[in-house]
Amino acid sequence: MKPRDENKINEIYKATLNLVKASGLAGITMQMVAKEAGIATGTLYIYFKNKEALINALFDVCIRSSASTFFSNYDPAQPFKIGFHTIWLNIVHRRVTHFNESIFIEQCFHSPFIDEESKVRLRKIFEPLLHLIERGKKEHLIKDIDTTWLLSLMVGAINEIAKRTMYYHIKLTSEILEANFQLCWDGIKA
Amino acid sequence: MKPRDENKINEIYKATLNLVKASGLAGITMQMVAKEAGIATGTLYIYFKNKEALINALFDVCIRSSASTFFSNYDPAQPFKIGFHTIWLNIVHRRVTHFNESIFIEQCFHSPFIDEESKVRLRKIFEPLLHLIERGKKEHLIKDIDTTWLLSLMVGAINEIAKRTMYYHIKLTSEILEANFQLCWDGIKA
Amino acid sequence: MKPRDENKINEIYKATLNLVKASGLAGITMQMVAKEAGIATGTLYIYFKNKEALINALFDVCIRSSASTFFSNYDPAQPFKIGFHTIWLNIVHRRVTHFNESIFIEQCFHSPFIDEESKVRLRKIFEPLLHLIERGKKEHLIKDIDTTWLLSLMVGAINEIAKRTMYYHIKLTSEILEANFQLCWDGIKA
Amino acid sequence: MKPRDENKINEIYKATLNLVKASGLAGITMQMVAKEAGIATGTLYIYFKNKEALINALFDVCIRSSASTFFSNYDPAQPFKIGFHTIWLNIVHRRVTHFNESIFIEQCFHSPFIDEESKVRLRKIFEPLLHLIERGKKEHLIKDIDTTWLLSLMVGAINEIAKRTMYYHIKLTSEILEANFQLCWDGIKA
DNA sequence: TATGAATGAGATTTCATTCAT
DNA sequence: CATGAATGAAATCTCATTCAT
Repeated sequence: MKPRDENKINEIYKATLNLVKASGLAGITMQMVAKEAGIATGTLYIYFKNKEALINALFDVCIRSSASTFFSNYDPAQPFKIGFHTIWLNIVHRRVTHFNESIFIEQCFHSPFIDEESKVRLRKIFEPLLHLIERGKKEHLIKDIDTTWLLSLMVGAINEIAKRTMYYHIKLTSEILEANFQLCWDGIKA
Repeated sequence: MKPRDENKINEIYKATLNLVKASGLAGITMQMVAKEAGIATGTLYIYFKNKEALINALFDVCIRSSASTFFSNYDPAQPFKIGFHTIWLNIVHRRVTHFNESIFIEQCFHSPFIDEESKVRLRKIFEPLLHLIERGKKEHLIKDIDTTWLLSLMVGAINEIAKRTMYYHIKLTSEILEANFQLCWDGIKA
Repeated sequence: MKPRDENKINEIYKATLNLVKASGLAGITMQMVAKEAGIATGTLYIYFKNKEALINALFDVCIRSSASTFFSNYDPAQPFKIGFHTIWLNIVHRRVTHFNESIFIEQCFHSPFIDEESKVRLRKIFEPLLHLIERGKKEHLIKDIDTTWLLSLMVGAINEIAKRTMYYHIKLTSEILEANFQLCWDGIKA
Repeated sequence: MKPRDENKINEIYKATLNLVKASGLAGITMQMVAKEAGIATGTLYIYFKNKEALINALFDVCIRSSASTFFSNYDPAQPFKIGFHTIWLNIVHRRVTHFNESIFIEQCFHSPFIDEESKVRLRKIFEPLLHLIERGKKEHLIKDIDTTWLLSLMVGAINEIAKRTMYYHIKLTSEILEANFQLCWDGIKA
């Protein structure tokens, strides 16, 4: 008996992300995914019931692993700005090193595959950041406006930074990173 | 192959945008577009050579009409901040009132339909803004860092503002708008 | 506009019946049906949502048209034996002239396509015959045993007569028919 | 390619018959058969070259074991009616206790799996009954019409009796059996 | 020009069969 | 022998495009 290769699932995920980056959700077929993953088309269906299941499972994995990196090294006990800086850097780093994933999530958000529930789950992963921002407001370190707009500035800018970094093949030095963080910080600080 | 009935073409565009918002580029078929536009499938092909041509033409139209609104009421002769504020507001307004269009452009960017040339054209529409920002840097009004990052903050935040506004059905009052502008301005100002 | 060809549905039905007779429900594919009907595979799906829908619709049609012929020229006002003879002949005639149909119904009965409801509907078409037999029992013309067994003899024998007629290419003369009716009649008569 | 484990082969046969009864020849897959038989898919191919071989082998087994039961306790030396009654009962009994088998044979008869030769073999198993009926005709005990029609009445009715018994979950008492035999006998007797 | 039925290539999915363990 | 994952050919089904009306 050949044991069910758990690693194969990762190959499939990787293949899907690559292909979606290259030509969007609209541009992938199960054959392409299989070929890119180095397996037969039928094998795909051993691991995923159908295309929708594959996309959904991958979406879930992306959310989960994103979430875990966003808050790595983040300690709520630290001063606000330290924590905020850590998370800011983590998200930028994730977006850039997993650019595929970012594109995939963005594409999924307007697709026939992802249900409302998954979208809600995506929003939930930012909750610790939300709490941190609330704290920052309480400590009068950042502006007292609705958190959603503070997040808009932060997350929106990060997404755009990642895109430009990737599209224009920019090397993100720590100077650039810090300059960008400064932009964000100056925007939100009280 | 592209006759007069300009009105019908607009119906087709509108239908496409609606459907792409609802289920993404991956989720639309020519039949769906025709039905949504209230015409027969065959009629679609009187106005557009094929699906790719429709998507590309619409992409072009979106870019063009976006561009025209982005800089309406903008007068390069005015003081920097006035001009910047005008454009900022214009873009936010466009993104929110033409949310469909934003989603469509975003989806197209990673799709098998849009060629490199069109992507370049999309970037070009921001050129007047680019020049303005360069001017702002010269006038020492805004930070002296690479323009791309200043744009990241502005454009990224605006995109996110629009999404949150639409997803959470927020009514954008002028207070909210000004607060958001302030965030952006504080971020980029020298 | 090309109007939806109602006749095409009949071609599809005919093709399906022919193929099922030749190689059973297990032996048909949608491609085969399309080819036999002289249309493209995709066209099949204009008229029927999927394979199951085609089989079910055809099953229904078979039941309905069978039922209508079984009782043609049957007048409940006539003497029992006349009526019984009419129906007997009608069923034999139908089974032989529409042998495809008989095979199809038989195959469908044990298939993944037909639901319980349709099976019940099939049984219902014999109801007028059931009533006639009840009457025969009341008139003491036929044996007073459960109607189901009287029907078994009649219907079972007819099915077998049709099969043998078709398999052995027998020409059913009126002598043969009457001899067979006599067998049945002698069996059930009081 | 057909080793000893006779017991496993029987499990496979049993599984196939059960599944065919439940959803017809059109509804079974090798995976389903394996699962139902409690073995792995690959194991199926140790015992049978392929699907066709399995179906054919089972068809053969069904024919053989049917044949052996049809004439058990039948002694050609006995009076005609005794012999006929014995065989009639045997067939009814077999059809009811091995209903799966009956369905399977019926389904196979119109399928891409069974060749003409096997069909002939199926017909051959009734030969002793055929001879008995010829004898009955010579002894002027039954009607002098073509044997095929006398068989039609007998076999057709039996098939139908079995179906109704199984579909309606009827308990076949000896009264019911004898009543049914009487129907058949009255039909064919001279 | 407008229609929508028809087409058939191609996408999704299934499944008989093979094969590595 | 036994397993069940892997395969890929073939089945089901979809959809961009054409065409008869």
